[in-house]
Amino acid sequence: MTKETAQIKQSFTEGLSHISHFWGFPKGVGAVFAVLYLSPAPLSLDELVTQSGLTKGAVSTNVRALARLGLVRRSAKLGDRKDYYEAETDFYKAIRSILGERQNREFDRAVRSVQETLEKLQAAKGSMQEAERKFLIERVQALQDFFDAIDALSRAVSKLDSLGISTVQNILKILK
Amino acid sequence: MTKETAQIKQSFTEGLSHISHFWGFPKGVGAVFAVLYLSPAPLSLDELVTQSGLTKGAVSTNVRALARLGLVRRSAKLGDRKDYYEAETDFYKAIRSILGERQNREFDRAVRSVQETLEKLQAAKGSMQEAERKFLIERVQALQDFFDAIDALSRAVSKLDSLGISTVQNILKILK
DNA sequence: TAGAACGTTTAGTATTTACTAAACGAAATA
DNA sequence: TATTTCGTTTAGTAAATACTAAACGTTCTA
Repeated sequence: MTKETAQIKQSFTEGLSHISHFWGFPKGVGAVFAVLYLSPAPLSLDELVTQSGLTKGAVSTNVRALARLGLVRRSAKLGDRKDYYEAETDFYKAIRSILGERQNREFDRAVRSVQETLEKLQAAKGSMQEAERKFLIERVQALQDFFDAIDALSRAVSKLDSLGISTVQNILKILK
Repeated sequence: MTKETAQIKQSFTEGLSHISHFWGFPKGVGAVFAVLYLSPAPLSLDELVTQSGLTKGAVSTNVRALARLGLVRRSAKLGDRKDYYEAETDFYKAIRSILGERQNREFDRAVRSVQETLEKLQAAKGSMQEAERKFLIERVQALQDFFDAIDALSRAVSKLDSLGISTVQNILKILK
């Protein structure tokens, strides 16, 4: 690998680290993905360590996060017990996977807390001023509705894909 | 305000703080928004300080962030030079504003770094192995295309709104 | 079955982030 | 023009986060 190639890869990696951080993931996640994305062949953990500049522990953590997000696939070489990883190149597939992942974890729990607030308000009949209660219920309900819509949208996007058509491009076609 | 009301507001605020943090914003941003969202009337900075439990400096910072994101509107009372703030209750409007904001700042810069990588690769004819160069160009170009599609989608969503119809609900109707 | 080759986990640390407290500057009022 | 009333900015700090280095458990090999 020439010096110039290395330099180009380096700056690309920094760019993706930055994007990763911007979207709320660790920078290392972006760095590891960048290395994999610019590799024609699957890489082992040790190769990732070398090329990313991170330590084994960090790479292990980050690459597992990427796999969970669907941005990276594990693969194996016959007669080699090392794990190999390669980048997912279908981004539409990846983004759906990310949405799904985000949806099902923290987000869901947080949304539930709004739901709980609503229930508490419903139950508070009598123990607070009726006008205020009505106002609060209205507002919290509106937020709840919004979250539900986001959720439905997310599901719809996933569904669209199962038809085998590229999601984003299709929405665009419709909106044109 | 009864003790129970305060308690309900409190737990709602904690929920939104959590959501805020989950989406990569400071928790204080969620807390301040929650207080405003549950208030029937616009609140001054000092009232926000009292009700959110944060200090003036923190509220000042967070409420300004919210205003930039379009989640909060500044308003004024006649004969009162205090700033007042109220929550945006049209979430579809707000989410578009957020998308726009995110698009135009860091994200844009990060995307530009991918663009630069591509240009460097184009210019590297001769100074690196041709097969490798071709592979790298292909991959980086694919990423670039993906970002462009995201950008186009975001623009399309904004455009849809300018027709005066509720964005998300419409996409859903189409996808059904 | 001893040793080597892996990936994961843990304890400690550095960095980043968002806060508080207080100083500050601008604008209104007296 | 002195004083009060605001919102913002700054310097310092506390908390959260993501890293390194090293220990560890497991699986394969000799």
